[in-house]
Amino acid sequence: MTEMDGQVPERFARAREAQSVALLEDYVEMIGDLIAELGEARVADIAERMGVAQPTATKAISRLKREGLATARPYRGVFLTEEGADLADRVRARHRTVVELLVAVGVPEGVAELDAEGIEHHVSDETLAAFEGFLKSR
Amino acid sequence: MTEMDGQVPERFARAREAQSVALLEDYVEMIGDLIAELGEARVADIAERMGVAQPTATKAISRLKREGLATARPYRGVFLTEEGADLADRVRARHRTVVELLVAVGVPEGVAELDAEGIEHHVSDETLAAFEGFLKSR
DNA sequence: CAAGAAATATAGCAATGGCTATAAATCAAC
DNA sequence: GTTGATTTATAGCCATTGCTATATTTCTTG
Ligand SMILES: [Mn+2]
Ligand SMILES: [Mn+2]
Ligand SMILES: [Mn+2]
Ligand SMILES: [Mn+2]
Repeated sequence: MTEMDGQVPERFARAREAQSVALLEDYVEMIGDLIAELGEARVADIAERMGVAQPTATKAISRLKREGLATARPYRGVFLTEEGADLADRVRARHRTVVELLVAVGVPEGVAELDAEGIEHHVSDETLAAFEGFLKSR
Repeated sequence: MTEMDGQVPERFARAREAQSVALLEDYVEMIGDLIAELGEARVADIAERMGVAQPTATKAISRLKREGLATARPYRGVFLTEEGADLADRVRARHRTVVELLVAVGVPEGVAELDAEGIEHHVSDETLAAFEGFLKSR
């Protein structure tokens, strides 16, 4: 038991908080991808790409709306707010950086893609900056 | 839309699965720490270190018991099964490797400690092996 | 060994994120 | 423009993980 043990609970709390935001980040990034690829994001496509049932996607979209990240008209597609689109861009860039960092330290491409989907949500701005610095300085 | 888009849902599913195991891993590692430090793991200490209310810890311990990772006699301490102790050891080693890897690529020590708490649960065996290889070959 | 204090368990609530079944709306095809 | 197919919304279920309030058990102290 060292003298900085009081920091441990905050560390766990931070990880829990990141976890609660992770789902929002993945949906927003993915909805942005759909709009870029198909011109629109339909509930069915969101559910399929997310690997969940359609009502599960609908419920998640409700949360995105409530948090000001998306809008949706019933029976029409889903759209990102400016805040949602900004978040999507940051999340997408971070995702790519995490994959690149993993590959750079020797993780096989496919494995890097898999692990990055979870890892990305726990990479802070400072860590992201360090990753970018490392990638540049090789 | 590339031709491997069908892999995306499985990627998200994997991240969800890792998330559901994360809490078990953190509790088991932490209970192992308490036993090593104090000779026993009391519910109050588990709750305090986890940063949650005492009934929340009790409920988590119920899940550990149900999954065969821990045992507990009412009003007495919590103990790890052999399986639980093995998991704790693996999780602790992985945690340390993740912190070392982060520091090795330039993440400040304190930030590495914080981010590792969440990242660790999404680091697969292959990625862990790559991290170890990278750390050795510097 | 009897209180009172401390620790633990239990009850019950809320939010989240899954699911299936089904109602309602939209779209397509005739 | 009806009708049948498709898509979306809604209802209602369950498990998980938080919480507070309170009952119960154990520990400590006089
Ligand atoms: Mn992700
Ligand atoms: Mn991602
Ligand atoms: Mn952790
Ligand atoms: Mn850990």
